[in-house]
Amino acid sequence: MVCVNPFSEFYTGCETVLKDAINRLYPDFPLPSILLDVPPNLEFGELAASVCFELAKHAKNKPRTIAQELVQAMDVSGFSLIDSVQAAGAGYINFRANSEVFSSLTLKSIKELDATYGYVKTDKPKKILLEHTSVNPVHPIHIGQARNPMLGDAISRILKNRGHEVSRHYYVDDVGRQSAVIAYGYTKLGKPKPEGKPDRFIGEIYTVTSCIMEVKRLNKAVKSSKNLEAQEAAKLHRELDEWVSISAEMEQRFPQLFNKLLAEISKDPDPEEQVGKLIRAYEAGEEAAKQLLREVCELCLKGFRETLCSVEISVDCWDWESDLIWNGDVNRVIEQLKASPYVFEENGVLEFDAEKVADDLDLKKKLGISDDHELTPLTLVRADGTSLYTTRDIAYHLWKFEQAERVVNVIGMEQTLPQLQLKLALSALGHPDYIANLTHFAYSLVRLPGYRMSSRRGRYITLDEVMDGAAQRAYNEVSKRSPHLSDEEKRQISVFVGKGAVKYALVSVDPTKPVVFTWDRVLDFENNSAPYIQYSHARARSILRKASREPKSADYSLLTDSMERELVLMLARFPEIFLDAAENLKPNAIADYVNTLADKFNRFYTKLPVIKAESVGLSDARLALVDATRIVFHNALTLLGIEAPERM
RNA sequence: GGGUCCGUGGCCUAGCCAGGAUAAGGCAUUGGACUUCUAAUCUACAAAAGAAGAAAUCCAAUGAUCCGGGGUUCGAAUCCCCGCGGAUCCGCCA
Repeated sequence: MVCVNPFSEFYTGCETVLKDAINRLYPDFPLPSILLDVPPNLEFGELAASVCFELAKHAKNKPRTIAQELVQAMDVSGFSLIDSVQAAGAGYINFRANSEVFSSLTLKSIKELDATYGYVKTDKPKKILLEHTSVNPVHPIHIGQARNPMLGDAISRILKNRGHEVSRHYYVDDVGRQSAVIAYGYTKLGKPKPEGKPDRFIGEIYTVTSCIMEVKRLNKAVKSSKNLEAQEAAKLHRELDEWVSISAEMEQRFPQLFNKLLAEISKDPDPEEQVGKLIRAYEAGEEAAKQLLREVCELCLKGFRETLCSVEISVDCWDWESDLIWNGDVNRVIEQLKASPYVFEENGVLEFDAEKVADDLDLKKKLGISDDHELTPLTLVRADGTSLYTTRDIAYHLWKFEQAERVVNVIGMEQTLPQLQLKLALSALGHPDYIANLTHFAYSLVRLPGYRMSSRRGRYITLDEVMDGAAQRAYNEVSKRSPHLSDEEKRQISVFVGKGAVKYALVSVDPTKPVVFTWDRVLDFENNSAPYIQYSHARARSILRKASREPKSADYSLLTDSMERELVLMLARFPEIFLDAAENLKPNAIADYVNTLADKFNRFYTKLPVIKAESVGLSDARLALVDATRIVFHNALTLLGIEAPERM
């Protein structure tokens, strides 16, 4: 017999028995939705109920007495998975699984389902559009943002294995000042061929160009600041000071690039105007601007593709923001919104009244906002007639919902408000149902100790640097721990170890928690890290290799040691963990689970001999246990995009 | 000023949505499990002590006002209220 979710099988059995007993003894008692929990300790069995404390109030009796009564009234004879039920503590009811039946069901199911074990399929498969990464193409992906692709990729793997059809989208934000600044600097340099990685090259041009322009702008502002108030003038001076010092730093870091750009830009009477012109020309779809801007963005994206490829993350579709302007989508959205009662004009600017929409359609509760919180209006169109980022995002999301039933956006937490305004705008356009189907998967950006990464200031550690560092560090570790391996083998191992370590470090922490980047955090090779889990998997593999036989005469009734029972329980619970991770988008739950599994497995491994067990029946049963563990390691790591190695 | 998120041993994290038994892991610190060597005629064995070395492993010790204060409850890290600290947003930026 094969069971997709062995733990749930056991759970439902216990639940049925318990419900039946309660219904008979206390027919008026309203049952809580969750009756059973995994107790803190295996001594208390595999499942426990604390419902008797509730019942005590209802029945005006001691919880312990009620527990005893209920246990008396229960009939478990029809449930082979349940070994025994006991009243315990002050009034708990503990269910113990029948080792033999439970182990055999779990291990056989895993063996049978193999690479699909745990991936419980949904009965409502959906088309899901997942947007992730979407780093602006103006500098390399830095470690501050690196949580995004890792989380996005894990979510996509999880949802796919849940049975959904997922397409992964990258929103290329090419409209606006940043890309124009690069294009401007790039032209001034004479459109050189990039040396080294192209995104790095673009990042340098961006930082240096914008820095030079900023100093020039502030200089001008200071000169004409005589009739400003003292406070304002002092603020300008402070800003100028900061940018002058950044500029000195840039000159030192990139002397050639800096001096060439400085010389060229200085010839220009009004660089700001040039950049402004470029922005307008690009939005208008003028051929020359189009070619130039796309060329610059493509260069950067080429670098991104390399980076993403190096961590084995791929994207199905690259959506350009500019396309939404050129094909008229953005204008259509503006017209539609204008026709709604939620848009007003103020000083020549078109504003969207988020507050009114929320009130009229009664959406505040639905969005989790308190009634007295007043929402700020959103500017849709500038006085000069150009659109803003969120306006274009509305058009983008209308398009997204033509492609898919559900949309998930992996976007930083700081964009909570625009994401909310977006939902309101979609409702105003007649799609209140999109609110439930649009998920903003928010995460905190990774910070450096003491300050935030800033691309304008050139202050960031790139993901590439971190990956290189990880591979190097992994190589050193491998050499230290396994000096007998050939250099080729060491390199091979250090590649997947390095990648795994970084991915795990970024995915394993609750995404809403702020994380401060330190090399130690990311390059952890001790317990509670991907290498530890990978090693555990390799260890399981190695036992199976040494045994080199099929466990045909396994006697599951012999798996009675608490180590074994805990391990079986862990394995049986994987589908449940997967479901939670998939339904609530919690990739970190998988990371946490697989680490705990490694703990239990290693404890089992050192304590109990597998190949040299006392009897063949026991040895085979343990072998089956090791094999099942190996499969679950593999399946869990796969969800996180981490390789499960044969040996290391 | 207002909104949102976060606050768990010295450090990092899980648990919080759906309240339940002793707050669970990791790092760091301390000790232990392993191997090798060590006095003289040789060989074998055992023990103790000392020294050196190894480990993507395990065991143990140590260590917590679950940010503070109230409240709800038989029971609060978890729910509610009031504070405190940190992050972030409140642009005709993206």
